[in-house]
Amino acid sequence: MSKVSLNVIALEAGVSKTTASMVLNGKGDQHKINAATQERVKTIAQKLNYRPNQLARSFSQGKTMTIGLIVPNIADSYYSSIALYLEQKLAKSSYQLIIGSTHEDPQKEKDLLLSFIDRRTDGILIASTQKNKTDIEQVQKGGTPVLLFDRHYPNSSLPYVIVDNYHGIKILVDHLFKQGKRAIGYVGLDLDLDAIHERQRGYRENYCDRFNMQTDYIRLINYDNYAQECSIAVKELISQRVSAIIFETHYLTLHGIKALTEEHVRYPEQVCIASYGDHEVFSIFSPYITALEQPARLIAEECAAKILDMIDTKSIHQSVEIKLKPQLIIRNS
Amino acid sequence: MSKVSLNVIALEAGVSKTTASMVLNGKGDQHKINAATQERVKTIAQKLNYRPNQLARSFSQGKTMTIGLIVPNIADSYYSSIALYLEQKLAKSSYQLIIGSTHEDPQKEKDLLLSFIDRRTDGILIASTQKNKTDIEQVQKGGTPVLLFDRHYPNSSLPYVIVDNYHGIKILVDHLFKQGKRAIGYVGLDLDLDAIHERQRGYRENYCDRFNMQTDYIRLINYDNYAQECSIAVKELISQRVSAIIFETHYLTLHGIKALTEEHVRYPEQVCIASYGDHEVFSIFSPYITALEQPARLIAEECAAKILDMIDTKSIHQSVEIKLKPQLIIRNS
DNA sequence: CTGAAAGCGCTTACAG
DNA sequence: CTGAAAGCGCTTACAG
Repeated sequence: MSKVSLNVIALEAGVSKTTASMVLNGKGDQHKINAATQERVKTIAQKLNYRPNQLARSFSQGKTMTIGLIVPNIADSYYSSIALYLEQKLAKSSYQLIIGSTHEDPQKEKDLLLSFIDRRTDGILIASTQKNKTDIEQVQKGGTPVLLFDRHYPNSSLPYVIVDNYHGIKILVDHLFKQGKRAIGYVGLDLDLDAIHERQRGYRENYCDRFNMQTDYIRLINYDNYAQECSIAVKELISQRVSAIIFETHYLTLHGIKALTEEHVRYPEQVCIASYGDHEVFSIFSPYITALEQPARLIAEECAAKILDMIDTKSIHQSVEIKLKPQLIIRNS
Repeated sequence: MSKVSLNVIALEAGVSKTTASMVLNGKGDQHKINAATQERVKTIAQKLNYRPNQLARSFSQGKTMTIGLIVPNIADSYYSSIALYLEQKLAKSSYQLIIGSTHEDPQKEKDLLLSFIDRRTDGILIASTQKNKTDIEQVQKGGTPVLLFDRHYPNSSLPYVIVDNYHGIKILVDHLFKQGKRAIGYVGLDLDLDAIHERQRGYRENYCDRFNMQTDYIRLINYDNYAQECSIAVKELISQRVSAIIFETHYLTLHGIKALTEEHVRYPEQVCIASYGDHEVFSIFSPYITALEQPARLIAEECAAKILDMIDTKSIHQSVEIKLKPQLIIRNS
């Protein structure tokens, strides 16, 4: 490596490492270091192209300027957008993002959590599988700020930033109802996640219960085999003569569309489509798909702000309970 | 934090830190540490739930078990897939991925490079803006293994893993020609990237030159405003009565489709579409789009294998020149 | 205004 | 078979 260290700067400038360190960290004035001395140190550092070893600094200060991000799948457009916005926000405060995908595997999540802790990330952002409540609480107790997003643990004091899933589905149901649709199918995931439960509750209460409608229009499918099962579910609903279908996630919508196309069912003529979760292609392929937009940018910004605040103020147990409103984007479907 | 350190393990077990360290790193046998002693140390470590401070270890060893990934945009499905596969591969060797997006901004790329170096990532993978050749070479000279992917610097000895862009376009042209298409338009980016140049050369040589065809069917648009300009380009080509259009990237294809739809031009009936770069939705919305698949998984696996090899063998200047073949996926467009 | 020294928690030659 | 000690490159109370 042969990197120049603080020591050579100090030697070269004829000062102590202490002085050099202070000056280069902008604490020169604070410590009333001679202006001339400061100048000398800075010049030499510049000339030698000195770059402090962040690793050493982190180790010494116990601060890595690093934030861990755990998501179900970084290749999912929703999570990769969030990662993008997070990175942009955090970069402004010189934090770097470390990323890991769980694929909904609790064990993988645990491993990532441990790895991040071992590396002393200053904070952890996590869209959890929701199977590791105690582990996450443990992390928090260990002194690392943790902020849940997208999915939270209802019976826990863990801070979170989520979207109002229940309300989101209500918006979708209301919209379809207003369009005169009465037989509204629902394709969702058989996953034990709060966000998912909330969406399904939204459908049951705002559709089945409120309007006293059929409850056998609901199909919950397996996450691990969703492409195929989604197709089956859609075909079943079609044979039940639904006039509209709500899809619980953007990728279910995508596969639902594929199924409809294969069956030569036209939307919105024969069946309306509404997607919980938007996707860039929904306004590219005609007919454009009506969708509920999850505010990825907003979520990322809230998360960045909150986690930085928790880190700065060392208020690990800060009570953060943010529920963002999703927004309906009415298109043609 | 109040974490248990090596020291407390050593104290508790009545051995030195040296011994404890060796045992816990699996070097007990190698150093012929008493089996009983080993057992004792391990038991105590387990009981106290000891987790070595990776930061301290990294600092001491000069190895962070971290790899930096620099891409133009992590929200791009192509790069996020690569990130996913990379993470999976690297996790097997206990490496973690740190991610940064450049948005094609050379300055941002430089900043990321410096930040990664300062943090002592063990290696750097980069799909470069191709405006920082000397900086990247500098990194390499500094002793950090660097591996370019997706985009490489033609006149440099920097190792790379790329796709054969020239050949890819040739495949597309040949395919369209075989379909009887003669007036083939091309919508590309006005970016100074080798990969881009190669694609355009592929079009010029295999279409314009080889068949002695028109050269004014080519449109190069601005990256910063591609959505709008792509639409204009497509409309122009349509008015020039092309019978097919090749799009240089998957997102150009997407926006091209949008433009066609707006103009009520039907594909493939009125104009055929071929995309350099596949996208999951190309086989979801009918008509399905014929595309050239960039082997994201393969690229990621090659990159992971090579960079780990460079790290392990400390052969920074290893000559890696891998050119993968893209694959045509014929669909309906 | 500036410096000597301890400390962050590991690893690793070296010695016996 | 095991340990004392140095070292990785910083920061920071403390002293003067």
